[in-house]
Amino acid sequence: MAKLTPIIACSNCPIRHSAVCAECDAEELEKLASIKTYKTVPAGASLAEAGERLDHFSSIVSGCASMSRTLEDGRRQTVGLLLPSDYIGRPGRSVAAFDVEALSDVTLCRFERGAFEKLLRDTPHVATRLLTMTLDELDAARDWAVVLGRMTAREKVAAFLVSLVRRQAVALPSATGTDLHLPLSREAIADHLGLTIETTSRQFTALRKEGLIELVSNRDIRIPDFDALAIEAGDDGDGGPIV
Amino acid sequence: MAKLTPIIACSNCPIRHSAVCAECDAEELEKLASIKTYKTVPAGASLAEAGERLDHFSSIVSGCASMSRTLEDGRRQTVGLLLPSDYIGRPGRSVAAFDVEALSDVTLCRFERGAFEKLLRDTPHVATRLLTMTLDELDAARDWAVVLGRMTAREKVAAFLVSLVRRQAVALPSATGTDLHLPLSREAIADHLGLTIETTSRQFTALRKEGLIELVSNRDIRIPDFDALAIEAGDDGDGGPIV
DNA sequence: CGATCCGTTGAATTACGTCAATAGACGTGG
DNA sequence: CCACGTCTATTGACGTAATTCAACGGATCG
Repeated sequence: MAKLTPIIACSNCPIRHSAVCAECDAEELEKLASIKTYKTVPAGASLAEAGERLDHFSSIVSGCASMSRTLEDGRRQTVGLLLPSDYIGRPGRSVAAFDVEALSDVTLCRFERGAFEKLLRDTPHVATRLLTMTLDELDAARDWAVVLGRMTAREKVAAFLVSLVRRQAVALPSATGTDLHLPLSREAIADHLGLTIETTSRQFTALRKEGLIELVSNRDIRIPDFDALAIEAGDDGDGGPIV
Repeated sequence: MAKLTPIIACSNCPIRHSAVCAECDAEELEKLASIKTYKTVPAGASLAEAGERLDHFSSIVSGCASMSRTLEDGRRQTVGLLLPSDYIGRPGRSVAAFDVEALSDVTLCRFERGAFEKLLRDTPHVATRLLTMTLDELDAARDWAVVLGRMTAREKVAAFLVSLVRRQAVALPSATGTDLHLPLSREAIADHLGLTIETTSRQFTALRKEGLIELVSNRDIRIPDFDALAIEAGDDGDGGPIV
């Protein structure tokens, strides 16, 4: 669920230490605070459209969004799953390259593009943090290319679940295994994996029948043995993704 | 062919205005020049290995390299094609995330990692240029995810050829069409497209039989009508990749 | 209670992969 | 100069994983 209590001070902010502001000192944070605005949008809302103007640089404070492209004939590919601390928009460009859609209620911390570009010039810690985050995103995008290009449907689904657990602090390892909430519909998962919804569903069923996952509800799964699932994802602990 | 004449001054450098140094003024360039070293490696040489130390940040001055990952069972996916001005390595990390292999003779302009990190701190124009390049790479990687995830074998091959023409200044539009030299073997192309070598070959043959490409030699093709090929790549001029 | 949305399951189809043979390009050596 | 081996690319026959088409089931909501 999205936080409904307004966030006023950066010091309270859930992404204070992981977003683009992570390296800022108190003084720099004040500069950011003076130009930031918050915006909360409901699930399903569009946060950007490929080819359209995008005049803000926004960090996700809470919620989840997908970045995707849709071809003329309707085929869609998600190119990134955006979680808290991830950003939308880029300095130096006023037109979005991809569609961005809120998958849950999303709260954004936004900067007007021109103001953010000035910030980048004047605030070295923002620039260095943005570079680090972008390099990490690039590695992640390349890791995902391996999944899209070379993995089987089964491996894709397993890899998706494993990556979601790794990224989501929300994933709670408990006595009975790891509980994971899926912020995506089956269709959104299929678009992320380059599969059809039917194939995705079949793989969920197959993993369930083999005891690798339990389906608590459509959006909630339990992973009894995380390492076993990671092996299905072709991730045997060494040699795999660094991220 | 790789340039065999040694490059001494940055002012002569073929990537002076497109590499990480592009925004530097004369003074900054001198700082770079004082710590740069050149290295030329033959085709087939390894420039980095996933999981191994990588103590330099290098720009490709001439030649072509591929960045890839190989899974334990031998499946390989290329995640990036590196052309002149592209970089290898990243600040803040001493271990390579991917394999990098020279596809032709390659000349590199290298900086020792620690020295480069200092440069990033002291030379704002290097930092801003690196950020811009990394953001562009990220967009390109996401564009490629659409190709890998949602395109047919035919579209993949067409998209590959189109992207090569767009990136390679070497591609010369002439009276008889556009001439394109392929710096990759069929196998390397297949690894880049997430296909087998056989399927890749069949698509080349199909495009040839339909007159969309001519095979001058295995490594040289002529594209009589570039726009026609771009349509096969699902790129109808609007709505497609921004990059 | 029907309508709608979302996910699952089944059957038929197909695009791509696998296995295998062949052909061309190139170099070496007799 | 031709025989031979190697390497790369092409082509054919066949198998299969994933898609497509279609029906169905379980929620949720008016």
